Amino acid sequence: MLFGTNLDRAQRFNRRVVLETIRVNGPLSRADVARLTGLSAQTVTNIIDQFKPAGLLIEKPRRTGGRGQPPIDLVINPSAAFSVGISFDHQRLVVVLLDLGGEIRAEVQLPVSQATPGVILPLVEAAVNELTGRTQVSRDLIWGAGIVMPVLVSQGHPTALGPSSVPDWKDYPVEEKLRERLNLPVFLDNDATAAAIGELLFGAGRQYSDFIYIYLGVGVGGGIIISGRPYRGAFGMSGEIGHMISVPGGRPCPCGNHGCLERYVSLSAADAAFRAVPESFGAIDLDQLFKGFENNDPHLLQWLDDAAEHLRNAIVSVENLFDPQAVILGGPVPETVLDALIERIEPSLISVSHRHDGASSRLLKAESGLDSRVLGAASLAIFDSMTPDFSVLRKEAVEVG
Amino acid sequence: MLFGTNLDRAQRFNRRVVLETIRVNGPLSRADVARLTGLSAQTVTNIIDQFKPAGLLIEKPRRTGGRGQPPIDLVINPSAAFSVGISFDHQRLVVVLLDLGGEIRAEVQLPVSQATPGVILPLVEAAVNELTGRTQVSRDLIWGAGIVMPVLVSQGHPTALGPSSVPDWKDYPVEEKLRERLNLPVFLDNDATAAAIGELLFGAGRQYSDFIYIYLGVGVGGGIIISGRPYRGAFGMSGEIGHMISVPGGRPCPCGNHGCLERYVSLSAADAAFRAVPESFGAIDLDQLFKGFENNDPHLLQWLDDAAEHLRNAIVSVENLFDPQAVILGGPVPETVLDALIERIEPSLISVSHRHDGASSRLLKAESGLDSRVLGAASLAIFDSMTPDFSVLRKEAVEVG
DNA sequence: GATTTTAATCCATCAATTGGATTTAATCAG
DNA sequence: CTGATTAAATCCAATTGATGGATTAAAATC
Repeated sequence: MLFGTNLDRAQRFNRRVVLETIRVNGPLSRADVARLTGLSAQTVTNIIDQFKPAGLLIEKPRRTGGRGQPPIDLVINPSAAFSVGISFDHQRLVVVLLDLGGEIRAEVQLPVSQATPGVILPLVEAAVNELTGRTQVSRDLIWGAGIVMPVLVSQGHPTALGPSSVPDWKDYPVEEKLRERLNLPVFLDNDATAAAIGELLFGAGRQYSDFIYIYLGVGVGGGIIISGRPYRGAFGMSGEIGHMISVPGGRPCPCGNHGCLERYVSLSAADAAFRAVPESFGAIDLDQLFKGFENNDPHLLQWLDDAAEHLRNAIVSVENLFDPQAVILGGPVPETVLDALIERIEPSLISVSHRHDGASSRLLKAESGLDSRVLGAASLAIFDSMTPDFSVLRKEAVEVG
Repeated sequence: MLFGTNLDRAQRFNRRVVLETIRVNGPLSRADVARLTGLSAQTVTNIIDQFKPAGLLIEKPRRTGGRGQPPIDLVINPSAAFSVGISFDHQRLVVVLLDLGGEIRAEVQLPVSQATPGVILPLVEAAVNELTGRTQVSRDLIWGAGIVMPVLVSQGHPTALGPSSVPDWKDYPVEEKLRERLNLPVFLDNDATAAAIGELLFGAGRQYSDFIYIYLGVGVGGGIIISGRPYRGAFGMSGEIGHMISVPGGRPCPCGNHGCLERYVSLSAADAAFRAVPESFGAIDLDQLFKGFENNDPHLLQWLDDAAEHLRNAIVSVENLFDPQAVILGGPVPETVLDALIERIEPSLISVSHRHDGASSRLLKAESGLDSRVLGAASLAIFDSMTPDFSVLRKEAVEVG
C-alpha cells in the first residue's frame, strides 16, 4: 500500500543517508558528503551535529595538501554501537558481539544436545550477558540482536519447505520470545538472507547495490540484494535458489519437485557422493566430509565437476533474470570448495551480464568465510538502524477494512 | 549512490501518492485518502487543491448513507492526460493514443517494408500528428511517448543478445532522435518490461505489487515488478527468462549457451515444431502459425505439451527465486495458446509460493491481449509521471570523480 | 603580503505538514 | 420536529527541516 511522508521522516532518512555515505565511502569531509548526497553543506553540518552526542562519528585531523581551508575528515566510530548475532544448528550455538565497524568483539560457542527453543533461548540469554560483561559494553549501545536458523522465515516465523534440521522451531514466535528475554530489538531471518546482508554491509558486497548471494550449506539458499536492500519476496520466502529446477525430471526432492539444484549442489549432495549413497537427508558428519575434501577424495572431485556444471547453469539463469552487478558465493563450506567451484564455473559463464565489463569478474567468493551465518545475524540489527530504506519515509497508515 | 531529500521532493512524492491511491482504489473521499496514506486530512486537501487547475480529479456527488457530513468522492479524470505508445517489428508499425484511464482513444496501424530508423521515425511523427488531429487532444495534455522494440534495452539504447529482427536499431539513440521529432518526453523499453508496466497500471497486475510477467513472443521475455516498480537490473537487462537454462546441454542457442528456455517455449520454437524443422531463426509466418493453432495441428499440440513442461519448470524456478504474488503470462500470441499452457501448468506448480493461498491461482493470463506491446509502450510515460517512486525523492547529486 | 580557493558555520527565510478549532451536512434519538 | 451526535472538509497559526547568502577560517598561489 502506498504511504505519504513528511518533514520529520525526510530528516530521519537524510540522517541515515549521511551516516551510510560516511560509513561506506569514509573518510569524508562535510563538503564531500554534501557533494555525494546532493544535500546542501548547511544541512550536512546540521545532521552531523546531531550525531555528535552519541559519538557516532569521529573527526580526524584536518586533511592537508589542496587549496582552501583544509577539510575535517569524518569516519564512523566503530565503538559507538554494537549488535548481537545468534546462530545455531542441531549441534552448536554461536553468539557474537559485533561492532559498527564489522569486527567481532567477542564470541561464545556452545555445544548443544537438543536444538529446541527451551534449550537454546536460556543459553542465548546467558551468552549475551557473558559477552557484555566480558567486553564491558554498555547495554544501551547495543542496537539489537539478530538470530538466524537454517529454515525459511515468513512474517517473523520460521517455516519449512521440506524436512528441517530444527523442526521444533516451526511457527515458534522467536522474535517475541527472544525480545522478552534480551530486552533488545530482535530480528529473525534465514541464514542466506542474513549472510547476504552481512556481505552487503561488511564484505564483498560493500561496493555493490545489486547482487545475488548464493549460500552453499546443507542446502542451497540465496540472498537477493536489490538497490542496496534485501528483497524478501511478497511473502518473505524469496531466494530459494536450491529449489530451482536444474534437471527436468531429475532426482526427487522433498519439496515435491524433481531435479532441484540442491539435490546436486549442496553439502548433502556432496555427502551422498562422498559416501556413495543415492541420497543424504539425515544429519551429515561435516568433519568427515571436510576431511574428504582436504584429501581430494575422488568421489568428491567427481562431485565438484558435476556440481559446478549445475551451479553454472543456475547462475546463468539467475544472471539472466536479475542482471546483477555480481554473484557472490559463500556459506559454511571450506574456502577450497568455493575456490574449486568458482574456478570451474567462471570461464563458461555466458549471460546478459557477460558483456558489461569483461575485465572484472562477476562471480566472487564471499569474504566472511565460515562465520557468514552469525556475522549475517549480527548485521541484521545494524542494517535495520542504518539503512536509508524507503520504509524510513513511511508514515504509518491506519488499517482500513 | 545514496541521495538526500527535502521538503520540495517530499511534496512531489506525496502528490503522487495521493493521485495513485485514488487511481487504484478510487472513488475515494479526501478522508479515505488520508486514512490510506497516513497523511493528515489537511495535507490531502492541500494536495488535491493543487490538482484542481489541471482537472486531474473529478468530484462526484456526495456519498450518502452513513452518519456525519457525507464525503465527496474523487476519481481520476481519464481525459486529463494522454500518452503515446509506439511499437513495431519487421512488418508493422502501431501507434496509439492512450488516456489516463487506460483506454486506447485512437490507433494507427501501418505496414512497413523496412524497419529502419529512417523509415520508422517519420512515420511515427506523422502518425502522432494524425492521432492528435483526429481526437482533438491538445498537445500539452500528452505526457510523453513510449516506444518498445523486440530487443534488450540498456541505458536508453537498444542492444541485442543474439540475432535481432530489427538489427538497424542497435545502439541507435532512439530516445534522443524521437524526442527531437515529437517534442515530447520519450521512453524506450523492451517489449516485455513495457508490457509488464502496462499490466501493472491497467491490467491483471493492478492489484499486485510483486509479480513476474512472462512475455511469450518470438522469444520469451520477462518483466519483473518489485514493490510496484519495474526491476531492470543493475544494467537494465534483467528479465531474460527466455535464456534461463531449461535443459542442461540441450538445444544450442545463439546466446552461446545450450538448452535455453526459448529454444523450447516461444513462437519460434512453435514454428519449428509446426514446420517439423530443427530450428527456426528467420522471419516467422505468424498467420500460418496461428492458423495451425486454430486447426489443432498435431505437431503444435505435441509442442504445447512439451513447452508447458519446460515453462512449468521455469516458473517453479522463478517463483522460488522471487516468491511473487503472481506470475502473469501474456504476449502477442493467441489467447487460446495462453489458456492451453496455463491449463497444463497450473495443476503441477509446486514452489515456495505454493502454500500462501491455495485458493486463488497464482498463474494468470494477461488482460491486455495482443495489444500488450503497444499498450505497455503507452503506459511508460504515464507510469513515469504518476508513480510515487523512490527516485522522486532524489536530490541530484553532483557527479564526483 | 594580497589574492584565491575551499570548508564550515551563522542567520534569516521558505515551504510543506500538522494539530486544534471551526464549519458543514448528514443521521440518530427522543 | 428538534437537539445531539458523527464525520468530512477547511481555516489558521505553529512547527520544523532545508536552503541561500553572507561570514569566517585556513590553507595554497601569485
